Amino acid sequence: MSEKPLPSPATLHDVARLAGVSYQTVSRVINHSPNVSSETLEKVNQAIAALNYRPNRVARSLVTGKSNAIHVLALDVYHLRMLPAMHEGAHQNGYQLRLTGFRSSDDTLRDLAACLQEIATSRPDGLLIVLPWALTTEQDLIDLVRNIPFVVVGNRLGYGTNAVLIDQREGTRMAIEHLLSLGHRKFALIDGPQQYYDAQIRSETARKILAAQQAELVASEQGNFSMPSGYEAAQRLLDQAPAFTALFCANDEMALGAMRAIKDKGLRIPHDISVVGFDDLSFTAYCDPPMTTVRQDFYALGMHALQHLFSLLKAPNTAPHQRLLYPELIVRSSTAAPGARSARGE
Amino acid sequence: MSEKPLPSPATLHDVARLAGVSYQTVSRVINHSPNVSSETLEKVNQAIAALNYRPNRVARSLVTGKSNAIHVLALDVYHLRMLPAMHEGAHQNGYQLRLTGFRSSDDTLRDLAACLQEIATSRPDGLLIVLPWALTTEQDLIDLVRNIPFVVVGNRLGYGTNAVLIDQREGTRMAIEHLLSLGHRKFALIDGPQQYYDAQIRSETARKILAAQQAELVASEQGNFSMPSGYEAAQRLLDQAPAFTALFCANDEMALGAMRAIKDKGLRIPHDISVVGFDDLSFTAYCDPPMTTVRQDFYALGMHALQHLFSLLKAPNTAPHQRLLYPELIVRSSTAAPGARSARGE
DNA sequence: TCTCTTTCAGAGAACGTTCACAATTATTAT
DNA sequence: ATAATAATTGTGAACGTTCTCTGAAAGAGA
Repeated sequence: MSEKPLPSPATLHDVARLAGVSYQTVSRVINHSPNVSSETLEKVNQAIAALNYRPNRVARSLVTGKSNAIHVLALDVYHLRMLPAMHEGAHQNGYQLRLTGFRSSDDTLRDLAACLQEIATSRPDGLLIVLPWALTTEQDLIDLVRNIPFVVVGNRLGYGTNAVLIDQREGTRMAIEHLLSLGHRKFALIDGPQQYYDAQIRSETARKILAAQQAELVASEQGNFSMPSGYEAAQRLLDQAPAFTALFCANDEMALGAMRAIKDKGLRIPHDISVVGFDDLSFTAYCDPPMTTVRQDFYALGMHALQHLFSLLKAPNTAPHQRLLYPELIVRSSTAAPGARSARGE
Repeated sequence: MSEKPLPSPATLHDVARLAGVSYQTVSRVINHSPNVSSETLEKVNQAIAALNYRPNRVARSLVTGKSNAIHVLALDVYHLRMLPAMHEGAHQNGYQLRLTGFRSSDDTLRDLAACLQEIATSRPDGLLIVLPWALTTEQDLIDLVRNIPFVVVGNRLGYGTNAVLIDQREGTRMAIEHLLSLGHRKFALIDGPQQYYDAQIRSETARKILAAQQAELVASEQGNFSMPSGYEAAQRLLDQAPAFTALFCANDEMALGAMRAIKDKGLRIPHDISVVGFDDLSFTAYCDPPMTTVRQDFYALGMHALQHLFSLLKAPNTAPHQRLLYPELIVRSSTAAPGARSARGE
């Protein structure tokens, strides 16, 4: 109330002067050192309260070499669905969260190096790397990130890096086998951009299973994970090869776009074509018809990434390992046996 | 190639030693001071390259008092749609982005104070506050954030704070007048949670306009901005008062939920009920029917927030002001004249 | 040649903390 | 009472920069 707006925040020395002790004693108090008498503790705490003192983290960082910050390097800041979990986990453990979106020009590796160097200048304690990219190699990353513990999220580069990911193969298998078990034999795919690790595995696995089960892959198109691209891909598919009954899309956005295209062509879902997406975004439960899709638990993914990173911080020399989470098939009304009546009641 | 992995990064002194100059000269080089001979410049740059030296930002911060970081304090990290713009803007100007999600227990104001103090310990250069909340007052915030320039995003607290926002009144007006102009006279509303600034204004404005135009507000329900809540709200609305032809929802998620509920009841959109959402999320163009909604340009909002903050950093004593952006009505197929045939071709 | 400027380089302090000691005081055992 | 020990407090240095000076060298004008 009566405090004047201080021109600059109070320091350890200000508190020490007011409490009549040395700055070191104040340092002990804020670091909860056991060896401080209850009497001085009281005095110092009063002085801290009176001056509204808070330790300056950057000064502390300089001497300890720790910043109490986790840096997230992500390819796409907008679609960073594990951000809430990462934020939650970091703050629960007293860490701050910093964020950099990676932008590449022509030379990806050089840009990545520059980006990581830039990040390193502010000395984060750990790094979460969300580059769902098939391009970078394990050795590149290990070379670039020399001194900072890091965990790769949603990408498997090799067995020498710590990583957390959701089993894409398994998710794809569940989706395709669901369609096969309904009796579908004629498939179409809308693939995602093949630079992406996830997209690549989904495409690859789907093809492998279809071949193994002697089901027919009538046609495939590639989109860029967006709804418009899914719409257009489905249009091309329907124009060129209308003979399929099952459509597997590499993500929910493209699946929604595809559903729109199918309906615009006057075809019914799932009567004429069954559609499966990937991710279980919230709209999938409410679109028309509600979409069968593969749920990825991004919250768990983010949380595990942080747990993994923290265990690395505590024991830096543990052998690198990977944590694999499993997706879940969510069956809704966009899939049915080929030619079945619209299954609103299913 | 032949470099050994250094245990700790090179410092100014390492570079100085290698180049045979004083550390101060190296400092001058990295700060592009004009007074350094081209000869020493060359030497120093070579040493920098050889050691792969990068200045330590935390040491620099300590002495300059600047951290080159912008901190974003947001109520909801997950729904932070202006994050990409903020990230983009910050990095373009050489700033790092830090992120804190605000979590409140019982005493909001105390929690906010603690949160801001915590943020202040790492000395960000500027603060972006995204608390779309009707609870906090201008004076609270000014008291709490003493030394850090800040811009409030998506909330108008008073004329003494710098803020950037999208005109919610105008957006609501466009939506309601659109429905009125189609001939609707019987309205229902699904309001958002009234602690939210946006939700409050949307509710208030809609009621005001309906009253002014002598249209009938048949019923209203409140949701929490989620799809399930929109679904349930619409169910209640339909059970208790089925006599409305126009439904205005405080956001797209609830509108999508409501559309599902309406269709589940066997009613047609827009033939029986026209639905309008708010935000123009990407799925609105692809759901069934494509949704009429009010577009908010979150990218522009985020960018303006940063521009505003930067102008504050450059000229700290400029008088506080607000920047107001305007939304846009996107008419799709979920609205039509009451009783009109389904307007797929519209 | 001598002074006066200008250009360049270096020395010392400072930023606000923590760390490794040393110094003091209180407590206990003999 | 007295040494031995434990508990508490204080001092000086360090972290890696930038800032403010001061000093040296080089160039220009007399």
